[in-house]
Amino acid sequence: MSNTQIEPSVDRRAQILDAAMICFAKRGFHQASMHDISAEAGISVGLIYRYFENKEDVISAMADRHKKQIHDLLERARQAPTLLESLEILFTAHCCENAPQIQSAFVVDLYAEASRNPRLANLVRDILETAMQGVTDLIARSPEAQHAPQNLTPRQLAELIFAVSRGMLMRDILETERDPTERRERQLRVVRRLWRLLFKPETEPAYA
Amino acid sequence: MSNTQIEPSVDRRAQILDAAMICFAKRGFHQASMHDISAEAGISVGLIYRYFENKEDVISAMADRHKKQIHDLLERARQAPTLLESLEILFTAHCCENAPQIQSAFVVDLYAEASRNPRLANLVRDILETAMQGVTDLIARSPEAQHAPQNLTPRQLAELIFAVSRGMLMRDILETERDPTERRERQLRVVRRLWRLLFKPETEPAYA
DNA sequence: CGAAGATGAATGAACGTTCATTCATTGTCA
DNA sequence: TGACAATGAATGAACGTTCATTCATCTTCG
Repeated sequence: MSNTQIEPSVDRRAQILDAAMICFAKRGFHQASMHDISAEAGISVGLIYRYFENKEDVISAMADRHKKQIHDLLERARQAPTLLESLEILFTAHCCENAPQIQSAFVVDLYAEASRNPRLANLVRDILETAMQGVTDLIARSPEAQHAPQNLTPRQLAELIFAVSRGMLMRDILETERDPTERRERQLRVVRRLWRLLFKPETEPAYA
Repeated sequence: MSNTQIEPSVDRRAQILDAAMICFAKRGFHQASMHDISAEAGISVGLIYRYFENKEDVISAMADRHKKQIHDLLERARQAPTLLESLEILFTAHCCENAPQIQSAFVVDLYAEASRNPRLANLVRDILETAMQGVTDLIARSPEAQHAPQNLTPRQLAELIFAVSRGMLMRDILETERDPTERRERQLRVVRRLWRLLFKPETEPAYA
């Protein structure tokens, strides 16, 4: 029963961050209390302060971890055989990764917080820039992208793709949709539509 | 100096909401205190409670007001002579309306809050649906939209446009850009690019 | 006068943070 | 080996602060 015996030194930081993620998604950064987090993690309040300086430190540690997750995601996207598949990976990550639909709420909270916290804003900007550059390269290398319409540069295409991705993420928040797979499907429909629009050389069927 | 003398019966509710908007954008819904708001409005704390039941009531009154503003915006967009101009109006509203760049932060906060408050989520969904329907109609009526690529329906086009719009709004938050007009320019470049992509019948110049 | 508008000190709950204390584990040494 | 010392992870009550909300009081004005 006790995981202390099985795992001699649980990764407390990760445990706390997992709990914090749940609490933050459920109540928001500033409404979730340290007591909520400690209860969710099944530890005492004081212990959190052994691993984190204060609440803000917990928040930025979560942002750091998010950065690493995005990095991994980008790596996975890079290894997909086609650009479309890369985009599918990037677009659907937040609705089926470890967490269910918690991610979306967290990311929007992160941006909201970034609008007031310059340190966090820098971090988020940094994450975004890395990811954007990654996708830009992905596009530049892709054979599919050679006939992009309107002479859009890879960078411009990436910007557009990210804008849509963020926009869909916000939309996701409003959906109290039952199934996670349903979210995923909706998300996929949008990526594919966008991909066709950006990279498929105008294959309009005959009628109208 | 005092506007109480100039205006015999100030619209207190509006005055409080204006102050709240500034405070919420500056500190967020839950970090902005009622004292902050009263100070910003130049009135006492207690007076707020004469016009609003509680803090949550202030927040949802702001959402209601936002709904009306979106309504007006849509009306203005409807009266533009071309679809492109309508879209330009819709895309740039949040960076040059009454408030400077406060709007973006407020809207992202609103979504973040909606992810936890079902009442607010319904309101935001409702606003979005109305606006979306308005733009869908705008597109359906527009002659420019007749040669949309990939047989996208007006609704699908509107969804895409709104996704990009929301995405740009989030991006706006990360920009500590100096000039409001600069924001506006960047925003306009994106709308136009999107418009060309969605509605301009592939006018690729000769080379490449 | 009296009703409505407006004030801000008072209240109590909730919060982030601290720290004296506990106690299972590990190390030491005869 | 077994008794004892040392460690530091973990606890949770307590502290000082902040906050939303209330209300007794004062002002304004017809």
